[in-house]
Amino acid sequence: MRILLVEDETALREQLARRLEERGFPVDAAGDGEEGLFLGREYPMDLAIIDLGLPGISGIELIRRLREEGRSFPILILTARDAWQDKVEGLEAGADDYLVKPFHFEELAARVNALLRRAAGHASPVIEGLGIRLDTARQEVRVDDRPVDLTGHEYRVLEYLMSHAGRVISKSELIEHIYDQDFDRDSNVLEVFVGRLRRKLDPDGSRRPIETLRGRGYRFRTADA
Amino acid sequence: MRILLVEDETALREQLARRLEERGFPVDAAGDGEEGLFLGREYPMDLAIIDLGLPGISGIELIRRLREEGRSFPILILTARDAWQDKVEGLEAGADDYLVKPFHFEELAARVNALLRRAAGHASPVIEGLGIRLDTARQEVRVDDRPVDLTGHEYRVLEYLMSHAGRVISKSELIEHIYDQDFDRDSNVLEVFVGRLRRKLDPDGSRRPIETLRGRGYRFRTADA
DNA sequence: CGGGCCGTTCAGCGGCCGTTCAGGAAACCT
DNA sequence: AGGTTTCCTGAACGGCCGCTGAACGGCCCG
Repeated sequence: MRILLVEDETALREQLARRLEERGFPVDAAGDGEEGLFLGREYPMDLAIIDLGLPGISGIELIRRLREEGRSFPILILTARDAWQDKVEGLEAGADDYLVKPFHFEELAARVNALLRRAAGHASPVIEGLGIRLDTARQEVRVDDRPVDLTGHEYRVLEYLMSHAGRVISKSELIEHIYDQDFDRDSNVLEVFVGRLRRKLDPDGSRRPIETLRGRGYRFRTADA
Repeated sequence: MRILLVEDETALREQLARRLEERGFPVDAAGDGEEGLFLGREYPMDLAIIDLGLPGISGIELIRRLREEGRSFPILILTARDAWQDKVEGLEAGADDYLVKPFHFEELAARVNALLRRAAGHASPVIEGLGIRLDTARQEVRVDDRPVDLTGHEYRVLEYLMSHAGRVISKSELIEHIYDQDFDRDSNVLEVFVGRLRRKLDPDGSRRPIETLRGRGYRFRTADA
């Protein structure tokens, strides 16, 4: 669930990035509109957080261009309180929600989660399938009602696969949504994580929740398949 | 359980702050509405105490703005005896309770506790889990019915964790609710307190009430897990 | 004025987690 | 069938996060 963050105040930007990463989101941060546009074009984001008061390309303009180019990830805008009227223009340009600065991080986190959930087409924060239950709010996974603990990356891989259950996800897609910016292309980390996940989720190998489609990617099985 | 206090009479403000801090609440105090608004926006409060008779932005206006911006912590208003009718307007603006001046500190403390308890979603002042019983009214902790004494900060860490049992609490969130104003980012105080808590609550290490989620935070275990 | 408690800092260490690598198995291509 | 590509898996490693013991200093108490 990769996030694009465009905010010109360095301190705020770094703090937000840090705390979002703490919550397990890969973050690509930009200090101005140009860089934001570049990152938003270049990489597959799942959500963007954009400050409207940017130097150079304005936040509004940035949103407009991203939308024009067909990027459809949810956008959350930040506005200074003395310019909160801008939010209207922002929403018209294609943003999905807004937050007035300053705000508490918890508030932002809540909205980010809500937007991501909505975008994934889920009403509830719980995704379930094949006896595996993933609670995105509590970041907890249960198999047949018994808690299973996963490391950060294991969790993220599973979350992405389950929230697109039934679809074939290529390795590159998975990697791009789980890591930010530069990442060693030819590495088999993903295969290692999938392997460990399989063992944790299905120790006796009877359920096969994650199937391999050779040369194409992975797929989380749906019940009917 | 961080508290925002907005009161223009210096003497009263300082006395209240002192006594609240004595009870273990981190307090951020403001002498007027502007400062109150700033603090309420900038930091994650768990409750606010607001005098309605303020210079500058009125108390009513302050409440209204905080609520408009989505802050949902409980608000307790203070009114002078000769203006007690204002309480109606205050409650309409989004306050949760009121107190007519002058009042006894004990009275205020009781209401603060009740409001905090209600906000946490607990009917009783006692939170219990895994054989650990925390009485927020008496600020007392028992393990298997044997009293355990905790220092102030140990208690506060435990209270925050237990009142959000089952949720992963990041270190930064915990720190922000336990200390007022700014606090040295890179410090491991929390880890020290958690360590001491663990030893006091679970000397033989069999119960593991507080679990660590590496890179994410801490979580007070729920019984079913 | 002295003693103890409590909050804080620091350094060292242990273990987990992410990553890489190599060997082998499985599937696809002639 | 053989060769090639793709993927799986066990093992090993190194960095970093978090835990811990010790020491310090401030504050409140006697």
